[in-house]
Amino acid sequence: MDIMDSKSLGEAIRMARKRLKVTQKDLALASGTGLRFIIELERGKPTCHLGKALGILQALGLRLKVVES
Amino acid sequence: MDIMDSKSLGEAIRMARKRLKVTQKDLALASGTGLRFIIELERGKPTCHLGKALGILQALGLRLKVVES
DNA sequence: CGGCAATATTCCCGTTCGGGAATATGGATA
DNA sequence: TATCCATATTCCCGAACGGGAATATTGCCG
Repeated sequence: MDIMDSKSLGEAIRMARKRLKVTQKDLALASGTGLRFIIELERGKPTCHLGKALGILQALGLRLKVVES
Repeated sequence: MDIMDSKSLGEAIRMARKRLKVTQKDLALASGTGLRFIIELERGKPTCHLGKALGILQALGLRLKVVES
């Protein structure tokens, strides 16, 4: 899936989470963040902290690749 | 290039910028951010805002893909 | 439809992001 | 060595992030 903005990243994260049948609460616990951050990240809030977002991807067993547009 | 954390994303961004022979100042102007943000992003500051970082990637003609780890 | 689980919103609050300017530092070149 | 350009650091300050709790809303299933 292509990530062009925070909305699409949030969607990808939500999809992955649901695929793994994990609740937002569990994901927060597993990744050492708060529930509030997960909710906002999944809804595409552009001011979420980059490092935290990348940490969530790791917790979901995902990573990002940079490609030319 | 794989992105696992903010450091590797910063590196990727710096590499792309240099490949395009663009200064940090020019990139800031081109993407509507401040110089300070570019410097911090390239140095891997994990608390940079996600949306701004994704905007810089766009300005560099890049995008991200989500892949399984 | 009622009940329950999941998600979203709101609140309080301490910490800090980032714009932009000024200045310090580093690297390359003549 | 001096100069110049690029990057990094520091400063001020208003806006806001995010933890965690409480509460409201939504969706699903029996």
